[in-house]
Amino acid sequence: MSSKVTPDPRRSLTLRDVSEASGVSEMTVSRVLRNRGDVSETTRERVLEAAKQLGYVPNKIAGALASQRVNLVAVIVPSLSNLVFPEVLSGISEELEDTGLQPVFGVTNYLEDREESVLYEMLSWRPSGVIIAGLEHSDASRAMLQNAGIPIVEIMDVDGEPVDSVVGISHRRAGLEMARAIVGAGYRRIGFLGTKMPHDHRARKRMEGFEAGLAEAGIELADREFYSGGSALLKGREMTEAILKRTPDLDFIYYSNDMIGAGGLLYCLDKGIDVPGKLGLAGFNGVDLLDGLPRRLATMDACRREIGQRAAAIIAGRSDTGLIGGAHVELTPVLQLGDTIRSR
Amino acid sequence: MSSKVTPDPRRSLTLRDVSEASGVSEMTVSRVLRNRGDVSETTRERVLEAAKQLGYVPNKIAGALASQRVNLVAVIVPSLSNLVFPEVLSGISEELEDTGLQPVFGVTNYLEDREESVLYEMLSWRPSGVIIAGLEHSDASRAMLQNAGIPIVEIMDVDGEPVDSVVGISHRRAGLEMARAIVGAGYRRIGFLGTKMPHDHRARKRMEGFEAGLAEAGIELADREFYSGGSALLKGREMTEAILKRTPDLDFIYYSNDMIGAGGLLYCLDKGIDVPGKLGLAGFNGVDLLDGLPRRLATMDACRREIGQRAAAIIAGRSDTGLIGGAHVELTPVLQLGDTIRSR
DNA sequence: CTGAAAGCGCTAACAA
DNA sequence: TTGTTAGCGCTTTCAG
Repeated sequence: MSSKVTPDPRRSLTLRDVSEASGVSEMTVSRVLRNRGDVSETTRERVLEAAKQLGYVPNKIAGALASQRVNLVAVIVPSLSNLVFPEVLSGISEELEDTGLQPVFGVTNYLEDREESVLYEMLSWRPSGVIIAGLEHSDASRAMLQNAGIPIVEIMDVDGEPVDSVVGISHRRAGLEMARAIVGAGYRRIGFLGTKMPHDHRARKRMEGFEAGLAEAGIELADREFYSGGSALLKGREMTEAILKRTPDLDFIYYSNDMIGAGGLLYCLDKGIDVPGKLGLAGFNGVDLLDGLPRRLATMDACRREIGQRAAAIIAGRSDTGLIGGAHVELTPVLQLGDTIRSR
Repeated sequence: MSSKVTPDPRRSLTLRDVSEASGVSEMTVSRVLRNRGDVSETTRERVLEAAKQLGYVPNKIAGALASQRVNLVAVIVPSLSNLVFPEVLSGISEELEDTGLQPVFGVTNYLEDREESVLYEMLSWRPSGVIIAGLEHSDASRAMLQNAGIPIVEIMDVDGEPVDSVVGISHRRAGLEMARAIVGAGYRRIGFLGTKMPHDHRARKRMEGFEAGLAEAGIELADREFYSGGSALLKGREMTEAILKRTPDLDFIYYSNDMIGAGGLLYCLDKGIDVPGKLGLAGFNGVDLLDGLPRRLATMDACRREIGQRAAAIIAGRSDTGLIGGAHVELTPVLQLGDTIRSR
């Protein structure tokens, strides 16, 4: 049995352990491990060898406290099951890959309270920046963002007043343009199917823009219906059936997302409804999924991945210079007519 | 102009600032903010008021360093676009909600190198536990996990040797049972359609189990095809077409996931192929999406959410006691025959 | 119930 | 090229 002094077996290794094992000062070990300053090749190798041998993993907590620098970027989104957000996150990850910055994800479930506590929690780790979905936040959240002293990028939406930078699309405009295209194609009895979520501001703005677009042509929404929870595809089917039963003379349905739109499309094909002749359909997002459907649903690309990339690039750029200052990036979603709007 | 001494305007607030603003020692402020020890109601209120007034956000970096405790749980998954993982993450978030622990997510893109660096990065923040997908890791990763001195839970899969705890299903068995069900239903010319990802070990194990199940009846896979990237639904269509063209007498196709299975199903319905009479189909995962399809694809539930919950519960339990010790939880996926396997 | 002192493990700044 | 010193902002511990 060894009689060595073993302080606390579960304590993890420190720079000091590596220092002792390699016979080099802690400071030099630190320099080697961070590739900083000039270190002779011999020492470097000795240190690296010792660190590897011991299985040393640096303690970023101590490092961050000492250097007052944290390589974390807080990313806050409302949901992961929406399919849209994972893509945004991918864009962020990708862009941050070689910047030395690390994204940390938080989810709010579309709840302002959750957003507040997730934000608070994340800010308490003093990240280098925050990327947060949406422009609507509680007063407390806005205050936290404002006082954080780090670059903030609000994403997805540009219809409103950002705290700092913003990258997104105008959902009002997206709804508006879809309405114009639909009216332009000659549809007149138009219904809307969407999510009930009171805090999905973007879906709300799309609907408002959509109604404004219809109003230009003197048209009002003929019917509308909202859902929450469950399989979106199935909901799309069910709601389409319900709304058509209630308002049989509809000649168009605008869905607040592609998933329910796809459900609606499948329903119509099942029932042998003439799409887009008798009934036109459109969704929103431009998700991959649509490529595999029997017919291409009309939609509008939400530029999800690019939004993530641009937002990450802003943070990465700012974190170099320490500068803060609102960048305003509005991307333009492209209308894809697909096969579910007649061409007139 | 004010002549006050303003140290660094961008430096964030410290306990000291709150201490000065409230006229109470830093120590007492700290106690109030952590709800620790006895503090008189008056002091408590004064401190809380001052903290709120200033907009103080505690510095967890310093707190963690001093207390040697970090309320973070590292969660490492291969992908977010798979639909499966967001559900696991939801399960984890939900379970951790009121434990004071916070999940932090990392994504590896099915790359061992990425896994290694993400793991290293996360361990350097000294989390309270690690939840990581899969049992296959590089030697370096295994070593890191082993030496971390914190509870580790490997999830999704139980076919192999865990480092510490494990929560998942047996993918071999899942494949095996699906094979038995298919053979039992009288199918004989069976094909497999899957992902090419060399590092998707679970898909591989399912296929191996599947082949073993067929072998019991003296059957070999009649054909197989692999894909990577792109819209899974579309790939499912294309690959189904391709494999049926190449091997027209197939009477069953087993897909490595529900998405491509759904694509295949839509293809068959389009082409008027008699499902499940002439051709049977089955997928894997039991995703929500299937509920909205014109016909219910046979599948097997992967218990995604529950896996997340159980894994999180293990970490939460361990972090109280500081104990480490392998828990072994094997969940049993349920075969759902749906409408795409004939009942014989 | 409250405060003072001593670090946590690392890095900035300076000295050798 | 390397080492020394002094904290980073908080919590632990112990003393009032």
